[in-house]
Amino acid sequence: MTVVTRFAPSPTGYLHIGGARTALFCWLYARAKGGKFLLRIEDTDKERSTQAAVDAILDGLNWLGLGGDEPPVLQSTRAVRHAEIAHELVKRGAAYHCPVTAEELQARRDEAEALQKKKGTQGALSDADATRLADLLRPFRSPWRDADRTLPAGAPTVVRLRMPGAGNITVADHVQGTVSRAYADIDDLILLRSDGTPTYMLAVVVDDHDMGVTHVIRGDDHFLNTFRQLPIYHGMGWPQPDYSHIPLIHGPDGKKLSKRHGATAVDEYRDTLGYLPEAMRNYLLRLGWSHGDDEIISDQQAIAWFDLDGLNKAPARLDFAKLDSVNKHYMALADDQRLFDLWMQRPEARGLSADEQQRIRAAMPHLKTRASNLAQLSEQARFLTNLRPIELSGKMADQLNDEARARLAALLGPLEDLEEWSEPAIKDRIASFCNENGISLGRIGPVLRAVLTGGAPAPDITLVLALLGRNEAFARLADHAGAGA
RNA sequence: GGUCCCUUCGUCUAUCGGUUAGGACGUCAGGUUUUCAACCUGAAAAGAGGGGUUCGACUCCCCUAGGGACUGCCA
Repeated sequence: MTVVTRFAPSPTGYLHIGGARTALFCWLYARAKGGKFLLRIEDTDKERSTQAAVDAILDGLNWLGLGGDEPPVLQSTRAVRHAEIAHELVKRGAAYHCPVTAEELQARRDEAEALQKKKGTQGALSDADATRLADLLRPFRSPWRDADRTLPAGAPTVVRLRMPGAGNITVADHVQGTVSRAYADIDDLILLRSDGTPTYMLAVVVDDHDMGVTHVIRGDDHFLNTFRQLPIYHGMGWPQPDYSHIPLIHGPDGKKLSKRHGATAVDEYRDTLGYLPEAMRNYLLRLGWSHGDDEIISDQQAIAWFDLDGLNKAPARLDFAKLDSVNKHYMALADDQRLFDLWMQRPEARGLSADEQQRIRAAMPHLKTRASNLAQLSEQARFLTNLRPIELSGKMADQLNDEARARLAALLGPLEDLEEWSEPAIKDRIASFCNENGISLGRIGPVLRAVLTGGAPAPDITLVLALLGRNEAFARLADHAGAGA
């Protein structure tokens, strides 16, 4: 049997980091089993679905390298098929028409809420109220589920699934284990709305079946939905897929991940924070899954090692510090030109001169090992772009006394004589300068650093000189050397 | 409220009845030293609580506490 997995987001927002992880697991499992990974856009809610969201989600997936093996299926295009199945289920007795209106249902919920509130303020409810509340809170059973009732003529109806009256239903989930629920605890969910459009519960099942999905890997928030969807498979006599419900991602405080925790949308990780897709894959994979003590796991290894049974059940918290460290690893490995191109797309790169860009491009081998992400790379590159005259903050200015200025002036000559402006040559020249003057590098290094960088993060001082280039380096030195003495 | 799930260092996790409970990130200390969010070395740091079962429990069972999911003519 060929494994077929799918990722099925609803296009009501951007690709969520949790969704990205789900997609990664689906993708990995398909790859691991030599199967197919499909995409489906669940846009049955026309009110909330937007094309912008579809584009953003696909864009995010592609960035992560998690594109589908076939063009995405738009769920909205399949409404006729969904309705066909709903009616077939009615014909088979697994579903029924129900004329109870949305307003009546809402009234029930309102009443329940009011009683709950009453209980909260009063402490206890009268017997009658308590009984009423218990009834309202029970899974919905329409009076029309019994076959002998005739529908009121002309009234609009929804199609509801007829949950079996007794017994249990069991799901053998790869992650959650084998779990049973009583049918009595599951409502007669709506399959077809009164306007004839399908609901999510129906659409997923029909589409998964029609797309040949063998393994449903989705967020834990759908686990209980499985018990509601399985009876549809049973009603149609379809083989049910293999389920894996993966735990959700929580914020650093252990609460459900939300905007207040920082980035939730994948494009923020790419554009604002500046992470690499391979690092995201590695980090996300390790969130809830492990392979012994391995931390850095390549795609190839991941595909070879990944297994649904190794997934943890508990929700994992997002840890940006760890993501940084994983990303740092991949940055150091990344191609210089690629990093430069990525960095050039950032807002900090805008408006830089060709000289500055060239300097940064040339410095990339040194910059990339010092940054955890592209945003930090900008910080590390700042010393290359600072426009003269460099302002010296308090601590830096303290370095620059008369003696230091004089020494800088004295160093200017020997540096000027250099035929080749390279790091080894500069290092050599400064060393001999120190020698001749009987001072240690410690006497001149901090001063050089101050006037060359203004205190911005920067690598080895001779490397700084080399990376700045002869002209810029001299200009910065001359700004402070001797003058004012 | 009901149903279901979860609980090992601060965080991600290893352990699948017998270990000095391991690793990584972070933290702290020291080192290198010309700055640093760079690098090197080292340290501190965990089985939620209470009952069982067992020769022996982080591992199996029960209870409690805490956390989460679902409970829509949303997905």
